Amino acid sequence: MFQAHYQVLRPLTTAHLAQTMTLLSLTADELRQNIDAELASNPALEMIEERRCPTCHRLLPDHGSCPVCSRPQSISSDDPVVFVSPSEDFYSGGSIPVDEIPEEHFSPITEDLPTYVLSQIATELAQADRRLAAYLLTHLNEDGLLTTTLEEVARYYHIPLSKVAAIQHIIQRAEPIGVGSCTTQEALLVQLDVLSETRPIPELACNIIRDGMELLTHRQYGELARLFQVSLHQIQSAVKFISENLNPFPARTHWGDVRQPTPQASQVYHRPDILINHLNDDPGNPLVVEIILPYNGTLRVNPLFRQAIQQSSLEKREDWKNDLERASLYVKCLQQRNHTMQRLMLRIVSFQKEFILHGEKYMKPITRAQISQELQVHESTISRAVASKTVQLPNRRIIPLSEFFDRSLNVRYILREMINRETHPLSDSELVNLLAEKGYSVARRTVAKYRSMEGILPAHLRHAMLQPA
DNA sequence: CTATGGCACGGATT
DNA sequence: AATCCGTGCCATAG
Repeated sequence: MFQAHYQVLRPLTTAHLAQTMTLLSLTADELRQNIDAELASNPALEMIEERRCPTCHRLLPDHGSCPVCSRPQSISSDDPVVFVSPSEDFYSGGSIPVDEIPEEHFSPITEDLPTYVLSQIATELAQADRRLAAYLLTHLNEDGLLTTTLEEVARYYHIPLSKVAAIQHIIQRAEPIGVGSCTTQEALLVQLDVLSETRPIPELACNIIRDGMELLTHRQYGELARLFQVSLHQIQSAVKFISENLNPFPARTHWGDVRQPTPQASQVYHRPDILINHLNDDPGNPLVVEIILPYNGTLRVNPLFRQAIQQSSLEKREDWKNDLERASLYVKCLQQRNHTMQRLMLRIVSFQKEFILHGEKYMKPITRAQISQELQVHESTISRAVASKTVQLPNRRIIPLSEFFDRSLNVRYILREMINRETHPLSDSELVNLLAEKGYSVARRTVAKYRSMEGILPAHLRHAMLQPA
């Protein structure tokens, strides 16, 4: 019995280790696919029926009662509760018409955006056109812009350019609006066009994008004013309109708070792998961390299969024993994965609690290496576990798990604060001094980098933005 | 002369 | 082994 327990915690074979590693690095979505595949190919595995909590309707883990509802109040409110939740619910919304998409243009594991867009426009398109749309959508870069040209596509499929353009037109009008454009300029114009259907738009904004794009991207507002024969102030309000209502990179979305268009605004993620909430959404309650396990029920080795081996013919027996081995290994690996994720999240959440509750300002720097030491696992284990996973915070924001290891986030936040409050444009070196007073030691060059990361103009250009009122 | 952005190096991360 | 990030050095703009 000691042996059995030990195996869960420590991989004994290299196969076990390798597979656990693989599982660890999968997102919830990918994990589901992996499990489905294993389930289909191995008759010794079975999924036993789901058990739901009568109160909150969550799916229950293998044994015992609901980890959320039955949480004893006696538990210290400082301890976050971490558990693995087989919660299919969260995933029920996003079913994708997979069978309608030609195999060769569809990679369900890696791409979320293409299928998202395609599912919106599928009904508008004839069967033959879907193939074309899918092709276009698989040639998007991370910003949602086309990485190929319409001419190339037309040549590739031997169809008229106008046909391709028509498909692109439809794609561009799906969410996120402007997706599938060839350039940022085109994306902005499409957004402007769509916007104009519902409300008036300043004509100047339109003209700036159409004829002054070059100047706009370099933020040369003075030049723009001269070009269009209007005042600097008019340009500024048009720019304000553009940055508040339009997004040159359709695939990037920024969240509600009023901020400059950040060059690398956070991506939007549809489905997190981990949920962090307050128990019953009451901020007084301890934090509850759910690690999403997107299958319905509990995976185990089928006991009937084990019996059946006894009565099977000799030549089959070898194969079946093999299946059995694989099945039990798989279950073990899955447990191993969940165990590691659980310990990891417990550590992260208790360490970064202030950040989770009160925002970026309270992010504490931590490295993966540190955590790997505390948890007594190899650092690559942590790397894999952290990479490509996303977390939903109590405020409903969804961020990559790796953000918990971003040592510059708090400094960047302070930097934003200082610049927002400034009465006189502060130069980068002045900012360095101010940060040093607050106990953050960063190099001047680094401040400049952070500034551009946050999409904040250099001091001499900020001057004009300050008093347009 | 000052403020800033580009390039490259070293250490951490993957 | 490859890549990312913070930083120092240098060229350029104002």
